[in-house]
Amino acid sequence: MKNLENIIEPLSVDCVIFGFEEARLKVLLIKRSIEPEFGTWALPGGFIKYTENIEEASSRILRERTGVHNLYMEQLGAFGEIDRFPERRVITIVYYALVKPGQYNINPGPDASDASWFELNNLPRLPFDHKKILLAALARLRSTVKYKPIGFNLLNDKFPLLQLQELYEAIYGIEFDKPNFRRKIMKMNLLIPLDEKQKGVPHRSATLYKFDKERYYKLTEKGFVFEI
Amino acid sequence: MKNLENIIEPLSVDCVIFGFEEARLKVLLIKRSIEPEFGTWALPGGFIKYTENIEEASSRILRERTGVHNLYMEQLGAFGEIDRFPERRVITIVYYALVKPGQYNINPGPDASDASWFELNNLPRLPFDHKKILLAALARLRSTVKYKPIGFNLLNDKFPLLQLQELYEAIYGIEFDKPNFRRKIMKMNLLIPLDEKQKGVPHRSATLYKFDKERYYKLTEKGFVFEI
DNA sequence: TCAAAAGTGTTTGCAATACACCCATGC
DNA sequence: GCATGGGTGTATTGCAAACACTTTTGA
Repeated sequence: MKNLENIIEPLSVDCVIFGFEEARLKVLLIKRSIEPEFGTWALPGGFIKYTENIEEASSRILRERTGVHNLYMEQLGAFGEIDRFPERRVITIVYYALVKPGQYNINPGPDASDASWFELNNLPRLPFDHKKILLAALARLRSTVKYKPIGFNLLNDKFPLLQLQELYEAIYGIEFDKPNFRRKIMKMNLLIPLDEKQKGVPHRSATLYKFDKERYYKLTEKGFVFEI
Repeated sequence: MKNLENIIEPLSVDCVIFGFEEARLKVLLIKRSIEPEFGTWALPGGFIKYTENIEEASSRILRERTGVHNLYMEQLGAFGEIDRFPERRVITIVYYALVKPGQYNINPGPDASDASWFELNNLPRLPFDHKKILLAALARLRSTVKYKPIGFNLLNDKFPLLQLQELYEAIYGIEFDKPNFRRKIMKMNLLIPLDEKQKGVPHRSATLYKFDKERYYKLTEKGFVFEI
């Protein structure tokens, strides 16, 4: 087993982390602190250890590089063009993750010199095939969010309805009619209205809601299909 | 580079091949001709060479193991539980493929002793995590077929409408109303009626149709969304 | 009292559903 | 002539879209 340490590692993990701030969908990038592409903004990534699952590797790397933990994460797939990485062949397995606004206070780990949110229409140059990966993750997010209630992982636990609407508007890039959106969502019976109201807003304060996970799982078993 | 040959290969590719025969959705399995699990029915798979892309590896393995080539193929994702393969850690990248009835005449390659179609509710015991992989591929097929016209890759180029309906019924496991299904499909304007009719059937022969790829791509650019 | 967002009501038209029905053909 | 699937017609219902409207609150 000693020899294993000499093996040139051909497998990495990269993460596309989405966040929702100021009514915009954003991506978290880190400034690379290792070669190649030292100093470039890139997707957080790293190599898989022989003793961990891919999911574990992905969580670990996210934690080490950005300080974020305990978030929603899903595999996007493997990217393996022969020349995607310079010098040697590295296949990468990509995960995309969703973080809530409060969940992340910029706090890069020791392996990254800096981390920052970027708007999707204002991305820096990305190294390797990271742009392609990022766009694939975005496409996956868009198609998944339509029929699975994963969008709630981008909002705080308590949120007003308009924020949910703005989230979907940001992801799809289109606008919804407020009354109709409201009715559509409420008819699903997946939101629990709280006794709490919005605070500190310069207008009538909205009721806060909470996503009802248990009810969603029960309904799903009965054939219910979430769709926005 | 000589040393590369001594590296214990940690990366494999497996394929889930779907077919549609006798109005049933089926999976193509091969009888393994190598250890471990010699002689067991399993998903066709193999190791990736250092000089090929993952897609290329997948196509090559399919061709070598089953004789099928030039089919619709899409990546499902990577499976990497530490103990999914005995003795050593092998991460596998899985593709699912769709073949047309005429495209495959059972003709296993040199590395497989036998290949055969299996119905989904009558599967043999599968080795490793192949059952889990197969079910994941099935779930992916079901969710993808809903909003992308990939189902046509399971039918001959020319097909009667009822066959298309039976395909969707087999995939979803539900029945559709014939007139309504017909109208829904026809309204999309994606099928070209041919001058040809069904032959050798003991009843009125149906018009054959052909999927209009070009029109689909054009419509897609304009925001059209296929949905069944 | 005004701006801004919360929240309700109502009309309209299209599309999914359900089902009745006639047509063509081989046996 | 009957079984089998091919193919059409139509009433009903529900829901999405569009938009007019009232309510509440902070500045």
